[in-house]
Amino acid sequence: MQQDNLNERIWQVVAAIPQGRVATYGQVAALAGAPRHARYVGTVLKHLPAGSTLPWFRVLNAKGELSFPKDSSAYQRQREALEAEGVVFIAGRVNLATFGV
DNA sequence: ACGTTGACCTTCG
DNA sequence: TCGAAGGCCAACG
Repeated sequence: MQQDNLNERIWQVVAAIPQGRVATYGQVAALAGAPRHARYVGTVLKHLPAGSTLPWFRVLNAKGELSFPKDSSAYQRQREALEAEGVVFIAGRVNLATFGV
């Protein structure tokens, strides 16, 4: 295994996020072995194949907010998924100090 | 091979 | 606490 596919590495890290917890792109990238590849994580999740059970909704930006426009359906869908797991949104944000890994 | 783009992060004011 | 600017690196055209 190793960094043959950094892509796979990222999937492993995201899949390792426990339920009711959230992680930032920077953390995921760092845990994947690429501290400067925070943006690449987003690119990977965007290219994520349909039917993937990967909990991409547990990944947010450093501001503790979702990376989608609030009027987007993806934003509301991700928020509902997190709230269903016990994550609390305050003013459209998540307290990373509490739910952060 | 070069320039632009992007589900970002950190620092400074 | 909030906003703007710079930095970073891989993928795309």
